[in-house]
Amino acid sequence: MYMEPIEIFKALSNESRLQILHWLKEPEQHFTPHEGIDMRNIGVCVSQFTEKLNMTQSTASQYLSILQRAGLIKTKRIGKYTYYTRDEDQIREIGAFFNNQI
Amino acid sequence: MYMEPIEIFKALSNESRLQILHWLKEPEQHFTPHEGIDMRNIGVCVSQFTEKLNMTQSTASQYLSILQRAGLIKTKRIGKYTYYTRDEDQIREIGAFFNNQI
DNA sequence: TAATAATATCGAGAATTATCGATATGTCAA
DNA sequence: TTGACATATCGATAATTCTCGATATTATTA
Repeated sequence: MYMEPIEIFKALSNESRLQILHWLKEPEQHFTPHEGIDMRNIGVCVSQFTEKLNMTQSTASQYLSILQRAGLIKTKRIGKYTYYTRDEDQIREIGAFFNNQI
Repeated sequence: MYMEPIEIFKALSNESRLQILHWLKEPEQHFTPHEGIDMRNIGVCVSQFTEKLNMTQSTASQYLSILQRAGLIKTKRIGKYTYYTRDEDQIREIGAFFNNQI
């Protein structure tokens, strides 16, 4: 499994991005779901993050990209929405990597 | 235990600093000990890192500072030398923090 | 006490990151 | 096909980080 520790740590070195990961642990506590979307499985879309982050859509999108490239979140496009969820497998791997390698 | 996740992740977002942490896992494999110094317990001094990093003394000293402020390493001054070791307790805590909070 | 060695700190320029507004791209619905 | 959204990307500026050389500080020793 590919893993770029520095890219991962950089992705985690930002309050807003940590916030995103945190919100995604219990999305129903922080967001109102789209009709018929199970946020646990499908995720949360960019505009929902944009609103909650209180930053521009551009920034939200870029932060999500950074988290995704680092392997921390996964993306699924449905219609005009792009949903993001945590990649729990990968996050577990990173935890293991930290415990073994750092 | 007091912990500043962002500061920690920033400290880890640099190849040389990860290298330092790695070398300190098995210091005797990477450094020649000073007389009477048990590197496992006492540590490795700034000039030893400087040489191995192939960077200036200034940079090495600052990197060690960053790691220390993040809580990843501990310092002990003996005479004119400053020795650094991993703070294994704290590193374990950070691993646990990652697994529980991220 | 002076000279020397090890380390820490300061100030600066280059490189990277944060964040924005503007615009391009993709998708649905009329 | 056009209009309206949702998202992604581009270009720019401000802020932060990297890294250095120079210098200050601390400790040892002649």
